[in-house]
Amino acid sequence: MNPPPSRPPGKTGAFGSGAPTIHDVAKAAGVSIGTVSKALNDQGRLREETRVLVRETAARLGFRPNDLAQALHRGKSLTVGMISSDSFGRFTMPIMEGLEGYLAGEGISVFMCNATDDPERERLHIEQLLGKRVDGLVFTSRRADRRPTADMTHLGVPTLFVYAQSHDPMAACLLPDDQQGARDGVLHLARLGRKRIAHVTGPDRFEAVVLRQTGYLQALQQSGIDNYHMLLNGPWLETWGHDAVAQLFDHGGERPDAVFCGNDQIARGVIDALRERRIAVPGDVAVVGFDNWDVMTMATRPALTSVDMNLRGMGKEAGVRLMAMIRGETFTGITRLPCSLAVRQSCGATSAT
Amino acid sequence: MNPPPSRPPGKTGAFGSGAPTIHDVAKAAGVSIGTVSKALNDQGRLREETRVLVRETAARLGFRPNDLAQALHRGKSLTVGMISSDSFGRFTMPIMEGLEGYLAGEGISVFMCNATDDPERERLHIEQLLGKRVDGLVFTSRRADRRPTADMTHLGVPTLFVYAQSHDPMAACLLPDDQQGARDGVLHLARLGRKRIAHVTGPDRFEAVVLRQTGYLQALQQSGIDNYHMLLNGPWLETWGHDAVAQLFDHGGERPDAVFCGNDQIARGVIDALRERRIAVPGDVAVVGFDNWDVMTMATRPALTSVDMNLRGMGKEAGVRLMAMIRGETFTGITRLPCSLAVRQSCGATSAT
DNA sequence: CTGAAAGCGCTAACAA
DNA sequence: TTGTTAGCGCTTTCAG
Repeated sequence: MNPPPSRPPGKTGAFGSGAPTIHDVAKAAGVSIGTVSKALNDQGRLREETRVLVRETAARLGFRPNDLAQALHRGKSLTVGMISSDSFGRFTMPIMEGLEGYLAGEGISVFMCNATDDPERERLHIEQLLGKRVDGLVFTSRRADRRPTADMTHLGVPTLFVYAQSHDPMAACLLPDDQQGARDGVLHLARLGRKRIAHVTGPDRFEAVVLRQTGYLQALQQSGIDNYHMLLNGPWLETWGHDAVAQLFDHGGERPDAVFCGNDQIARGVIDALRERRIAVPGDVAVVGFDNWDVMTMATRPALTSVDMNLRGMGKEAGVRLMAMIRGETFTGITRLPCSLAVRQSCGATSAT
Repeated sequence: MNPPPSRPPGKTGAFGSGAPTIHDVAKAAGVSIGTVSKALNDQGRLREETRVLVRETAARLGFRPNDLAQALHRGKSLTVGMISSDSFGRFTMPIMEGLEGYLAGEGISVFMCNATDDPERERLHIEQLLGKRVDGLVFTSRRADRRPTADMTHLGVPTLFVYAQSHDPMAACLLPDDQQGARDGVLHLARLGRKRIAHVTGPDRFEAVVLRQTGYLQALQQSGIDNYHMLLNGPWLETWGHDAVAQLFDHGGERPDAVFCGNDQIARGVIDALRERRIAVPGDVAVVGFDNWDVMTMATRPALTSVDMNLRGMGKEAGVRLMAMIRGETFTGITRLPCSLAVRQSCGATSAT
């Protein structure tokens, strides 16, 4: 349609391909650059005629305003940076998706950087991003635990930690409400009539693990279950699910009728191990996971009920807040966003209670 | 260390936080801005004394050159865009990691955009990125199949398709060598003495599936196996692995002694189904997967041997080529990068043949 | 060896 | 209603 925007003969434009500038449009339309600017940005009073003429000319030349120049002038780059302290993991992704999706709608682009737990790389990235005059900065890590990195809260740009924490207690921080998520998962089991609910989870040096344990205990109490509780900590692995089942079911004693798991991988191990023992899920034992990771929840038989941290929503919320911060509002401290429960067959009640 | 770079009293700087400009440095050091520029960029002849003075002053003020201004001047933004036509999936991630990691070393930042199979969103993203004057563009999709989107090869900036294809046969394109990968996987099985190797894979509307099938057949031929071949197509799911095993093992007839799978999820289903039938892996049947996805390969028992597409390496190679293209070199057509084989227990030979 | 000034592309305030 | 111009922060000649 448009002819390849080849530069009008004369001086070679700065940018490689020679994109037409506002100057070119002005010349082609036979008006001044001020007029072009007004016509294109719907400002000032202009004869409709001129406005149309300019618009058409601009379209014909394939003119696209140079955001760099605009940014330089306005002092806003319409750009933010996101730095993942860990590789782009399974948790970072949906956050990124939510963030980017929201910001794209606001005309903001996102620089994505990966620091892989290397403070030096991280420093470099920050340096680069500040050089590019990003309007805001988002830090993410794999697990929602304290970041090892030194303080970076006074970078001069609005900064937000998402699924990550800062050393600075005043830093704005978005986290899932692990405690509430766990509580809801366990309450669901209790409401279905389960009386002996075990909790098989990760290492308790993770804050998330501690919070989920607290939620688990709260739910038991809240449900009037005071004669049974069982907490097992181990690695975040399927094999740990297997081992935990061995501990729970192979040694006589009172067996649980439900297992609430710290993540979906453990839950998968638990379900597989139960099947090997011909213990019916959810008939004999109900299972609930955490993360709602489709790869796992769809693969277990039966499909896995799981707590969802709504990471995409968290990413979007991060975008909303970052924009607010850029506009001058100020956020501080930790905000926890609610988890929800994705109910499937493994807990014995697909449709409500 | 550095005092928060508060603007020297006087006019308020453009960018929110009021980062010091080269002007501020010049004033503070009592020299001209030309001198500052030279001192900071090691250009022209300058008295060592002045150079040091300027440097110190700049450091003291926390001066960081404004890349936007620099970009405007040089006509290079030191920025590239990456657009994923699908959500940020498991395949996009390592590519992104490789690309970003390499480009960060070159001082280039990467805009990450997600178009989620929505052509309109994609158009918007391209528009935005071109407005930001990215020096290059990378397109990615989830599966290495033809993109539905209309031609976008004449955008005026170097464009590269990675793990994705363009309609334009001249477009530069980086893909894994599916055929070679499959061939190597099957050859490995043959070398271990397997004679009846089945291939359980995805739907054959995927080009990758067809290529892998071709590689499979090549390997059989190359190994002198001409009395057995078995091709099964189904969805990319674990459950399909289960079903395929039922087809292969529950109906009498000649049973395979190895299964080469189209991806790791299918492989996992196969291994689980075999175990349920008390068929030993790798004793009775060897299994090889495709993707080398750690979540799967580490979770199967025994651990899964799998073909690795080296996506991170592909991302890095994309970076290398994009840089070359930006410098004026030109690439066209499809380049296929070799796959490797990650050998584990499921094929019966961990340490070499 | 250092300073002054033009210009990258755009916007906004001011003139005409 | 339209044109002119002064910057935004930086690099790069060209004078001094």
